[in-house]
Amino acid sequence: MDTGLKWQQKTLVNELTQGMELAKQLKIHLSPSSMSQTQEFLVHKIVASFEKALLIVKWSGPVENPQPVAPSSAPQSPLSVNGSPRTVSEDFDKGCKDHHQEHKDFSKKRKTLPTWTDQVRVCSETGLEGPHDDGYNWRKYGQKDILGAKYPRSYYRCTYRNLHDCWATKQVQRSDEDPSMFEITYRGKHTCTQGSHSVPAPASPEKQEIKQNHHNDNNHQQQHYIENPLNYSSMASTSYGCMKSETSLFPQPSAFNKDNYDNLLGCYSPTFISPATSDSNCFSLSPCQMSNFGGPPNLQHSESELTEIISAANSPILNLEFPLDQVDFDPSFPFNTPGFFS
DNA sequence: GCTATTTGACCTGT
DNA sequence: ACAGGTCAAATAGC
Repeated sequence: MDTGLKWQQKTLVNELTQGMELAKQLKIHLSPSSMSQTQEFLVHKIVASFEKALLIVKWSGPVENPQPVAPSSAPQSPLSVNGSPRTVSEDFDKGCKDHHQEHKDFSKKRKTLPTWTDQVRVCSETGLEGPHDDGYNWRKYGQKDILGAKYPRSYYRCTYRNLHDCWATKQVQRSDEDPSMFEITYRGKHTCTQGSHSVPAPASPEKQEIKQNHHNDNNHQQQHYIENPLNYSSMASTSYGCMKSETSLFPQPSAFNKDNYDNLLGCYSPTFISPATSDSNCFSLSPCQMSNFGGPPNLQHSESELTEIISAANSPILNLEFPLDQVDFDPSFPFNTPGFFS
């Protein structure tokens, strides 16, 4: 791509980021107690606008913006995902390792699996705990040092792979430049529904994070996830702020706590817990809510490859970026309604 | 004892 | 040949 354009884009991103940061600082400096809800909301909206702009820039940015993987890697559309071939082959493979043909077939499918990849860049603030869960239960099955990457990549698969023939997997890669950021690549869509419902289950692979973060309020969110399984990619590509971070960053949670957000935005519950790698314990990932933002699933799906940068740490309201865009606040929304911000 | 994680080995694609 | 992805035995935690 044109380096000049790249540079411009970078500059623009920098400027936007700076503006966003300044807005955040302003918010911080404004005494939360003295800030009216309206004022606070406005500040949030300013930040959200910056973040949206950032996203737009990045989206439009041709920079390694990957071609829709869905089409490329899965010509038959991601929606046609079916883990069955692999299920069969893998099980078979387990039992008959010497069946090279079968194994080969299976392996081929690893690459050509009708799956699609979503890359979500999430961020966790070093000090903050990521209370987030993408709504599914993941089980780590591998870790690998990646060439050129400072941090190893962790591989997760759906806990219910065998139980429910769910072949969704995800990879978690810590960012080299910003160790507080994680890039999560989703592969395949969940065919299980239990996963989300069972999040509270003690056996959840995220339990560690849950324990650490003492957060597990993402149940309803998970439901959205489930309700829109086909939008998994879009969900995965959705960026959210860490709700935990948000709430913890908000000095006045009473005014803008998670519930309020949920109410405000309809139904987003952006919290996510991503199974962390051994060295990455918390990051927020909020891949799921996108489908709830009102955008056509397919449209979002096509965007599934977009990599989004989420500065959860710095963007307490990141979850608004899309909501704002697609849902947007109703100007007439009674924010001042007593009790709304309880 | 069960389940999840770790980690070295193995397999596949490039 | 190399790098990435997955498997599976060993290990750890509950």
